[in-house]
Amino acid sequence: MSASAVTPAPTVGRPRAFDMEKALQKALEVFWRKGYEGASLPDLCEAMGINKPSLYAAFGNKEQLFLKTIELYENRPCAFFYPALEHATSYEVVKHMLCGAASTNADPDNPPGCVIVQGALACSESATFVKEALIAKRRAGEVALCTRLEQAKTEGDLPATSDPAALARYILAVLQGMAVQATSGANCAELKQVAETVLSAWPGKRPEL
Amino acid sequence: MSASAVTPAPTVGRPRAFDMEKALQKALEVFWRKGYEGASLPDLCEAMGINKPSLYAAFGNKEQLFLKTIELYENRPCAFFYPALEHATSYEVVKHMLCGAASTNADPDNPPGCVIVQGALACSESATFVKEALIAKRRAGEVALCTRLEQAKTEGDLPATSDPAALARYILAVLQGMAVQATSGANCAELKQVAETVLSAWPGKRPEL
DNA sequence: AGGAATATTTACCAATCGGTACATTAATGT
DNA sequence: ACATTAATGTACCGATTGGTAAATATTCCT
Repeated sequence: MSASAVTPAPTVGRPRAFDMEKALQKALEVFWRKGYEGASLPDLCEAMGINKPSLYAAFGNKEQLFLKTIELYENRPCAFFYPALEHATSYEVVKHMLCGAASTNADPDNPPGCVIVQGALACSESATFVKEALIAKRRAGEVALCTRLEQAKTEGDLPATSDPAALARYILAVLQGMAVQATSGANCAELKQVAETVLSAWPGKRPEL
Repeated sequence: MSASAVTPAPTVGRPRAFDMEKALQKALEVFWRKGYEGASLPDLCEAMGINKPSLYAAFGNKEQLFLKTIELYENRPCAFFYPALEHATSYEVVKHMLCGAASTNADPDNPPGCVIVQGALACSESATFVKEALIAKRRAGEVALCTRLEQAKTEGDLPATSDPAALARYILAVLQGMAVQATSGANCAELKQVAETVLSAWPGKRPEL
């Protein structure tokens, strides 16, 4: 049922000469830096250390490769997002999201920004499917945070007058704006200042000191 | 000295059969929707109602055409930004920026989002110059707002403990995030909720009622 | 009327795009 | 040993990319 079991590791035939996970990691870096359309197949092949037929045999085509890299992105560099929802208070939830984004978007070991934001923001018609897939990912994050903030409102963590949907949209806007800031050269400390600005005005309860 | 006087309207020879301003407007729409790299020359020519040699004769090349459209964008759809700095209080400055962005980013008569954000966020090396130009535009807006907020701090509008640079970066992040939200389908009312969330926690003085 | 100057149209250019056919290589199963 | 299966490298495909040469059309100036 897991996604990596789609190709059940054949027991016969010439074995694959490269590590699919490592190749996917390299492909992610290229897509992250150049976007879906800006990343050419030669770009990808060079970074992955394979040639086109191997790429197509292993990953299908460019579109499927991209979607696979997004899966990897969500499980690795962007792994902070959904676990952040588990914290006890809305303040802590939002704090972990904002600080996680600051670290990830401006990590010197990775391309700047967020591939889910900049992977296919404005593109030609041929990338419509990928663009919509990324929109769905962003929306899913917003919906998940909204649900968590509704819970916080029910628990009295957030005031009864608060609007969880509006707050979730606001936080997602800040997260996405931080990604843009990172691609413009903002470093981690600068992004953390943005996070702190948001947190200092957060309407939810603060954790006891 | 004005930019439109670079080509001083020749008095001799066959007159241009199209309106450069209208053509630029159409080109802006294409770049806005598809980004710099996603917009092909046939896309642009079809929208502008001219063919390639006319485009090149009138505007130079794709890159120069793009930069011209950005100039138009700053003078028309995005004309709210710099005038917003003139308002009396930081609250009103920020309010006009956020509300102007909400209206412009989600205007049904225009493509969603902001071309300065999504025109060349992640792209191939061949678009590096355009990408850097847009980064410079975004930074210029941030610097201008920062300067205005420093003035507000001096005037006692913002508290002495506030950090104008951090606040400016925060507001720009929200503006850029609103652009991403608009490309994801958010409407004007939803973006105005984001604006209101920011304003309700703004540390500067409120205008007297 | 006849240049001179500029715009438009058509047709084309090399380079690159995503994608693949085919022959070869390297493993397993019998 | 030999057939089977799968991955690799090379060399190619048609379509599209940004950009242009050359011929034609339309204006002003003399």
